[in-house]
Amino acid sequence: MIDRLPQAPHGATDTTGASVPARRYALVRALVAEIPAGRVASYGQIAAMLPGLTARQVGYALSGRRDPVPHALPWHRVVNARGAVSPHAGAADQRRRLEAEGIAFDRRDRLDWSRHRWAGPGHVWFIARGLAPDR
DNA sequence: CTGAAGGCCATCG
DNA sequence: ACGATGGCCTTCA
Repeated sequence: MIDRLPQAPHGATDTTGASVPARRYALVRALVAEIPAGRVASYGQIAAMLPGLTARQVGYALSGRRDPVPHALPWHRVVNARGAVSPHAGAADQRRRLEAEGIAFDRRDRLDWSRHRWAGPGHVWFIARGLAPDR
């Protein structure tokens, strides 16, 4: 069955009316920071919640960064659309962390979206960030 | 299943 | 300060 992306503030713009320019990576991190332990989101899901972002960019946003405080950001709670940990330098660590949070992977290395998918923050989060759900 | 395209910007020297 | 560099996806054929 596979998941559906949560309905996001589709087509959101910031409160000034302009489409959100280049604070995007920061927004990605801020959003990812909201994911609670035991829940996961896909790159595409995160992207769908922010205006003008693509899944790949979300991956970019979570990569180039050098963590002053390692793992201060729960980046490990973002996986690919298949529900699997994408191959990258910290993949093994990522999977280990997810399993430590009670997330299991099947034989095809995929987790169960129906059990762990994060629904996203409430719209208040977006408002607080200067983002407005479509209207 | 394989492959190819799309096309950003924070970080670092 | 500035240019080069790197890098965790998704969808469609």
